[in-house]
Amino acid sequence: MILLIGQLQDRTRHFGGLHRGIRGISQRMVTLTLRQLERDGLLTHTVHPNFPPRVDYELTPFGSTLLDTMVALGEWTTTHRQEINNSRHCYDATRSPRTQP
Amino acid sequence: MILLIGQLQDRTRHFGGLHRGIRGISQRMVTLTLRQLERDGLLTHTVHPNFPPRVDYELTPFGSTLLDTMVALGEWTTTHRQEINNSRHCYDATRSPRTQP
DNA sequence: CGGTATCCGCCGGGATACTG
DNA sequence: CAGTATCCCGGCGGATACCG
Repeated sequence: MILLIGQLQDRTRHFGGLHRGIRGISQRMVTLTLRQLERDGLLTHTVHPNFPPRVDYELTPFGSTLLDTMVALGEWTTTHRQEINNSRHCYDATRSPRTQP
Repeated sequence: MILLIGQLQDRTRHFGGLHRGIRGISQRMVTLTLRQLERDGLLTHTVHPNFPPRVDYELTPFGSTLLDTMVALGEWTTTHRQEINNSRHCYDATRSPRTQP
């Protein structure tokens, strides 16, 4: 969800692009999450009745008020992921090996 | 979890205080979440072997790097909760009534 | 007080198949 | 392409009981 908002931060996007933009997520979850965000009034969902069907998703002004925070959050995780992983390995190393009596 | 970090933003806290500070959460979840945050290196878990047992939880410097973002996130949700609820009612009102043929 | 252990119901979310 | 509809399983998290 953070990722979805991240993908919409600057421009309007189509469904396929959003789906492809996030690794390891099912189509179902993309739809579901988009619906929730739409319900919360964070983004708009515009259907173009042409063919092939094109659907645009865009952040509302209200949605944009979350952008700064979400982007910051996303950046924090990417910058510190390694540090967190280290900490986890460390933590696990001191506790799990106590499996032997 | 956001709430837990929020509670630790300025000062060291004890288990009971943290538990009482969050409505509708089980003791188990508090412990579990604290363990995860500790594992990630975001906070420290100090046991004082006195009686009655007192256990201190405090954010690490690393944990503090998340503070700004998390606080911002918390503030955003509290400030906009009402607006979101409105949007939801609106959204639901236009769709659910279509239960009748 | 500050946990750990166990049981268990619920639903988040993937896989798959089908519509417009 | 952009969904909706089902099936189904893993694990999140509450309730409860017991330890140091």
